[in-house]
Amino acid sequence: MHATRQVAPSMGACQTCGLRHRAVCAALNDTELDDLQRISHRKSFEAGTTVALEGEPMDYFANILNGVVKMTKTLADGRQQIVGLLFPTDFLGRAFVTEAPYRAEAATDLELCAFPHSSFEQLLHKYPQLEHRLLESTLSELDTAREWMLLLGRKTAEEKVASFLHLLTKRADLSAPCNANQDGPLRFPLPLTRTDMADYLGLTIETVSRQITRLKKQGVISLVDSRTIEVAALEDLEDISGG
Amino acid sequence: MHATRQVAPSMGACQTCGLRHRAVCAALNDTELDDLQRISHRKSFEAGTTVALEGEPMDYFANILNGVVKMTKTLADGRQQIVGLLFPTDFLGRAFVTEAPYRAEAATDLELCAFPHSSFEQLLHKYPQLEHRLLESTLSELDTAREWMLLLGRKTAEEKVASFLHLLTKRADLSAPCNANQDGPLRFPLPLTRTDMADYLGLTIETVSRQITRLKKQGVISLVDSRTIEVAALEDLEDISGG
DNA sequence: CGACATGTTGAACCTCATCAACCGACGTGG
DNA sequence: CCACGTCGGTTGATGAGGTTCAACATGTCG
Repeated sequence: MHATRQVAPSMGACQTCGLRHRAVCAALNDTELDDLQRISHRKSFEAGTTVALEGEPMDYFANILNGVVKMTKTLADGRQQIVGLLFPTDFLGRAFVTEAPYRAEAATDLELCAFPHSSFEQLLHKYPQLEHRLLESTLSELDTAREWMLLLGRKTAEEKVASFLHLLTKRADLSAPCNANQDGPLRFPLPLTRTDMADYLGLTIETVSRQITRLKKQGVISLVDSRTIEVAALEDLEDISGG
Repeated sequence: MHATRQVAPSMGACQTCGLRHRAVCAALNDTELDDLQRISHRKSFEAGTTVALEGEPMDYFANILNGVVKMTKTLADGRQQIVGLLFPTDFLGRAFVTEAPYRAEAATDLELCAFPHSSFEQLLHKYPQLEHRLLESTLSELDTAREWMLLLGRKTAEEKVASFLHLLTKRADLSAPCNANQDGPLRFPLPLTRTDMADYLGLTIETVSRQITRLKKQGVISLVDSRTIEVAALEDLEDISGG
């Protein structure tokens, strides 16, 4: 299940990394960054593979370099809920506990920059500015979680789907960097299957599918193929999402 | 609306405070604590009054001494969702941004130990261990938020209400300290109205009411009065809550 | 090719929202 | 003092939004 490859980073890789000033590493200066680089290693996962299991020890933290991670929780009878998505530059892992509070899965093919659990926590202790950065990112993760609680508790199916698509337009540049800054209607691949979308929005796949065709008929979006979306009317999408 | 009273704490109040080792202050030793005490002041709010408005600057942080705070988000058309509750020892406020991301209201009569926004952030900078503690508490807040996302997205009305009551049994000692360690069935006051419960669970008041009478008929709980609950079968409640 | 996974569409059903009536407690003012 | 309105809560009848079950389409892989 763990379809992982490990690659040692070349010297100075952190300095030239595209995430240098966008991920948690931004908290450290170039010399401090060496400490982080020394414990870092690349990891890859294929879409659909499991990165960490709920309730089991997770032995590393990671920056998302590429791809999308879904964090899911499950009830005893199998009902699932995705409780968060991680995009490039986001930080994966739960500090200060050994057992993951949720399952982490690669929603798409995935590249991580990983740090062993205990080594990273030592660095957190050594560099308060790193811990500060982690606090900042945790706080904004909490903000988005609460935004999503509003969606799950109070929005209609149509609003939910529109909200999700709208969220993607804001992060499309990150999840599919090849497509940024283009003219014309915004086009991007959906990082999630219908099943995943349903689990993220608290709906069933059928309802998700129906709402997508509904948005299509309204001319707000169109589908290049079932996994590639084109947003024709971003304004309308925003209105419908009701946020 | 802001029914607030301010009281200067007496010298050494922090050392003898019941929250000394349970709230964020636990991160500081007695001498460091003086720095915190110097900027702290008591605040009181009556049930139903507003502590902070969504999108408006919140000029202080606070420990909850007594009572329950609800954090709510609202859609344009008035639909509301409670995105979190704060009980005694919990920390109120969003560090590193000036504007509150949600509205904070006193669900019950409320006592706070408040710290001016900028002074407290200076202390966070001065004492990394304080920031560490705040990170720990933010992370566990995020854990509970995600637990709630599972509830909002995937649980039935009955499971939702049972989950909420079960949550209260776990925090009843905090919200109603007078009632801890007693024999017999666990009895405690509901800190929320039916409307608030509905907004917390993503339901309507009618559904909440019906599910409560349902649990009553099953013999899992009984109502002393509409705002005082007695849990007859904690095991059953846990089973029904499905978590 | 058949088997399987992913997605769409239709029909029937059900949970929960909506609308409405009612109750008791409380406060207020004639 | 009682009539009145208000607020929080309960209960009933009705209906809609989403789920469930089912069939079908499409694409992929052995």
